[in-house]
Amino acid sequence: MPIPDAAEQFPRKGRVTLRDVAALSGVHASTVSKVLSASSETGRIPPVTVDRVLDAARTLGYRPNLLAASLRTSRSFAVGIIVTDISNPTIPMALLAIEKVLAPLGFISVLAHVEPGSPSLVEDVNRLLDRQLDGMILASSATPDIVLDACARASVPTVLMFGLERRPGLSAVIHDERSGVALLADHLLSLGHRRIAHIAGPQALSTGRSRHAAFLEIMASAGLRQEETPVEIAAAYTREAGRAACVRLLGSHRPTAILAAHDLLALGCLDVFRECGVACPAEISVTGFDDIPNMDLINPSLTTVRLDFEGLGNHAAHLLLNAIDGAASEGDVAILQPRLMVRGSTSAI
Amino acid sequence: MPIPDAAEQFPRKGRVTLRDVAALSGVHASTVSKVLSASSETGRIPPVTVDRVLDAARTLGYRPNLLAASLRTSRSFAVGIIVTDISNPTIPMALLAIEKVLAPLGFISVLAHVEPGSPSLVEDVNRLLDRQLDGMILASSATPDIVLDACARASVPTVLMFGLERRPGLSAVIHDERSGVALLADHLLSLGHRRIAHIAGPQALSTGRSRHAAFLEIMASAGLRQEETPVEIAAAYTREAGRAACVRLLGSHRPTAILAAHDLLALGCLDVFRECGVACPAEISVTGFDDIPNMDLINPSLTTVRLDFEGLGNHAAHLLLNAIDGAASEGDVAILQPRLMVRGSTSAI
DNA sequence: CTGAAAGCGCTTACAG
DNA sequence: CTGAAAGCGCTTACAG
Repeated sequence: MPIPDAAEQFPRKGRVTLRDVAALSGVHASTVSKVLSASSETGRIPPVTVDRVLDAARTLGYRPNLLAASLRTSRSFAVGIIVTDISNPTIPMALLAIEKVLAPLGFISVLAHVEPGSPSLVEDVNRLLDRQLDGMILASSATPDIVLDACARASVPTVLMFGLERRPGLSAVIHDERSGVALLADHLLSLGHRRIAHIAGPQALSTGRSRHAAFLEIMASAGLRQEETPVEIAAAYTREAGRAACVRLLGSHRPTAILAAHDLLALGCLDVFRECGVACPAEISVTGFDDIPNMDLINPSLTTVRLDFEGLGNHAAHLLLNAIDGAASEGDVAILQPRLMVRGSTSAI
Repeated sequence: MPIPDAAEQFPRKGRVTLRDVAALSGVHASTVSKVLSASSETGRIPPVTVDRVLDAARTLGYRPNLLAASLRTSRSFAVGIIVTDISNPTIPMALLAIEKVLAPLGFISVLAHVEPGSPSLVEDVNRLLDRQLDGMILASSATPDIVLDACARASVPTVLMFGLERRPGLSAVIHDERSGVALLADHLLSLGHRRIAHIAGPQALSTGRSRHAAFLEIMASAGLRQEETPVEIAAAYTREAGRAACVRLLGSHRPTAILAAHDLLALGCLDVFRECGVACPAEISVTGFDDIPNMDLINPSLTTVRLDFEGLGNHAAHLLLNAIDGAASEGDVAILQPRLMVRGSTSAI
């Protein structure tokens, strides 16, 4: 006489599984799966069965184990987002935009901070990839090649934000940095400035490099000499680093305008002006970059260039989805245009 | 004659698994597992074997599938972080602090935005929990009970930020909101103000409620009458909502000071003052709450109360770890003290 | 010290 | 239309 399989009748250990639902509804686990997961077979199951299964699932309070499903299907519906500087207030806007696109499709966002210079960088990224992410968004302007290599090795669809690294299959979304610098430079030149300094961002950041390069090129083609257009490099996109760079700059030069590579660097300049009694914009004009929130309220209000971070995140998410579907052409590049915001920190010479 | 199992010798489909490493190193997969995962048995394996396995893993470029490991061990090393308002610049600081604690321990942060009023709220949270998260941090001051219920049902260790809901096993970390309001109120009272208005935050937010309640209580105990201490409720912690609330307030009252429930609400007040030609602080003083970055630079610079968001995230992460280990007493509460920042937007009457 | 087996909870061809 | 089996890639008692 066979021993009745009574144990099968009740959920063990408190966890309700597919089998428990199957047992209660009197069908096989595979049938339950077909009902519950929206597969191609879902349609072919008669309403009676569907109802029985649904009822059982409800009474048991069944919740699927998505880890198990992912293991089976090799689809995790998880994307990794790598950032370095979340304290920069523009990053959260981009993150939010990314999630607005991805979340309704069932994707979760795994946020990972990385120190670009960290010795464990590659291992950190690999640990992340070990979780079988469906895609990766590199939302850092300090993404070293070794990170791109790691993503490529894992053959995970990847989108690069802020930087434009040309690689087969790598999509990228960036602001037109050159055009942003040009907008500001033209504004200052049209106000009559001829001694224009640049406080550059860290050259380890792609935005730092491209804004710097654009500055040099535009000033040269405007016919200004190098002595008229000194450059000081800031250690980070922070107010403090901007302050330090400005102090160094004013130690040896007397520009009539400073084109800073970031709003926070410009704020650092304003700190110096205040401490040293320099009138802004009367004596020195200053411009920012990014247009972080509330810069219209400071004194003087900050002339800057507005970047569309929401658009950036939005595009990145869509490019990633394309890459994941394998549908559209990978290696797409989206370039967003900045917009000049003229405020109080600049004036005619 | 048995067919030789040649297929076992080579990685199939490009994915390198434990078995591939086992095949190459000439040991069983279980041995490979013992070597590679830092288990209790790792120590008992002779160096020769360890080396062979490690070599094989390296030459094959083996990476473990963490999904599979999680399924087996019921530990995902993933924590969910639920936020509503990442555009509020204080949230990212807390997120960063959380990750600084959790990431070195191998945990990833799954970031999920939720709309508190969304009809799909519970389902969204459940979908997240379906991923077998090891813990949950509710970093939103608008966490409805149904979310707490969902976490409790899934019996996942949970930490509540910003709010203080007393539940068995629920840890919480908050700022001392009452003390923050008291700091500001005392400051205004000591400057001689007697007609002090409050622009409250949304009452759906726990911070909105507690600051509001503290305001009423403190004003009453200072002996001020209700007509002297009007309250206007803002629709959100945004500059726009602050502007609107301020307009409504000034339509019927003439306070000498406004205690706003958030810096951004105070900024909205400044907008109104500018538009209406009200001199601040000469005619009306205004105070903020939170001390978002760069508020010393605006004109007038903002008197406010500084909250320690880094500490908040740090504590939340540690409380969560305790709850996950099941070690320490769950249901702990950490309360952080705010700090008054006196600046230019307040003056004697 | 190492191997063989079982199983985490799903899904998916494949039969019937 | 439904069931039985196999398997995703790991880990963990359990033998030997």
